[in-house]
Amino acid sequence: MGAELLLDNVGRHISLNEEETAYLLSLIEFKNVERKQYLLKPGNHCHHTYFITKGCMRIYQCDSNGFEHIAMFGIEDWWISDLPAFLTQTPATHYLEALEPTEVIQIEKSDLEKLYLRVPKFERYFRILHQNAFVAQHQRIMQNISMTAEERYLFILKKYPALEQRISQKHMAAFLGITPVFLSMLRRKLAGK
Amino acid sequence: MGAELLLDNVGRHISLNEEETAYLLSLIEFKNVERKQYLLKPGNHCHHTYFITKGCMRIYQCDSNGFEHIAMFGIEDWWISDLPAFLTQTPATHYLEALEPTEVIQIEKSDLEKLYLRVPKFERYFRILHQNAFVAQHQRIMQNISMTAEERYLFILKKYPALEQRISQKHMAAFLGITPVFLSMLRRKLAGK
DNA sequence: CGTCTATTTGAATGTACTCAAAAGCGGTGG
DNA sequence: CCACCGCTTTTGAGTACATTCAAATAGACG
Repeated sequence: MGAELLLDNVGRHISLNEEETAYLLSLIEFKNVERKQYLLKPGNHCHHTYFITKGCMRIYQCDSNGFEHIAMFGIEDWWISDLPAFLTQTPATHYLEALEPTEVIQIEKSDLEKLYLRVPKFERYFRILHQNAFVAQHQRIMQNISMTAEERYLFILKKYPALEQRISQKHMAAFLGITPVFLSMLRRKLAGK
Repeated sequence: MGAELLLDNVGRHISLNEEETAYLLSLIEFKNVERKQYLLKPGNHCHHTYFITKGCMRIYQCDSNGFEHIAMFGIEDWWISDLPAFLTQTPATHYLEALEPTEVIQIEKSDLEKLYLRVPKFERYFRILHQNAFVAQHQRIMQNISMTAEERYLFILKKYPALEQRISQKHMAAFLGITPVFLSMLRRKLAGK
């Protein structure tokens, strides 16, 4: 089961006793998502946040011209959700889609609040996770404002070498903030070296 | 004094009793920074994180060509620091500079850890702050990958109308991820409407 | 008043996009 | 097993967005 992966992840930041572990397990649910299925679409109420135990997902938005822009990919051992919608319990603005057959653990907003109250250590756990996410996003912002698309592409290949086998060029382009056509041109140029 | 502003900010997320308040106050220090003075430079050890009670700061990096790229501005009622350096206690990679005569409250890394242990509510406080920061950064990323410079400029003017009076065009450009020359051209174009 | 930095302006160039069409690739059904 | 369909990727030509370099102008500060 995927619960070990979650407990392992939690255990890297806080230590739980048996009762706390049992309580966490009582709040979570397992869910399978098929490729191209959605856990969330814009306008939906966002009840859950998700921890991926297997597979790969993407969270993205569509602009007024119908173009997709990918906020992030999520793979095993990562949390993913439409955080703005989840936190403020307002209608979702993102799509949350499985790119592979995916297994997630979900926890409901109200259960997470209960968890914070009964096991305050989880405040620490998520504080650390959000801190780390902040740092990662910070780096992406600095890259977006200071590097060309080519530099950003080379950087992500270096940082996540496995990602290229897993996602399409179209999605890579939607993550980098360029068109698929331009990414194709970059690759041709880079290949000729 | 600026301590009220900090206590007020904290009070919007958690409630402290007298003893906890006194403990927090025992850990903080007040500091004044003159315009164009630095609280941190690349290579420095980053001992503190800062809460601004008056004034305005910027945190930025220089690339290999000497160009500055601004990660964020901080004004009254905001926390600011080189978070990667502060968290991992590795050498700073950012400049932290006052753009106006500025007053900050600083707290040391080890004191913050003590605070987490003695008053775990602060885990919650910073969890919420980092969550909100995550959402704000997320929006900036989505804009960077989906909007033109003109659209981003108009958006920030709308979101922070006061900012334009406070910071130079050069800094605005370094935040948007464009050259000052191009921002000037955009403004001319927008003015002629 | 003079110096230093920020902003503006213009021309040339590079980066990235649009539109259109062709080629490749995977899945599905006959 | 092959033919077809839909979607992704490639290619090319033309255009728009953004930068560079250089020089002029405007503002801020001592």
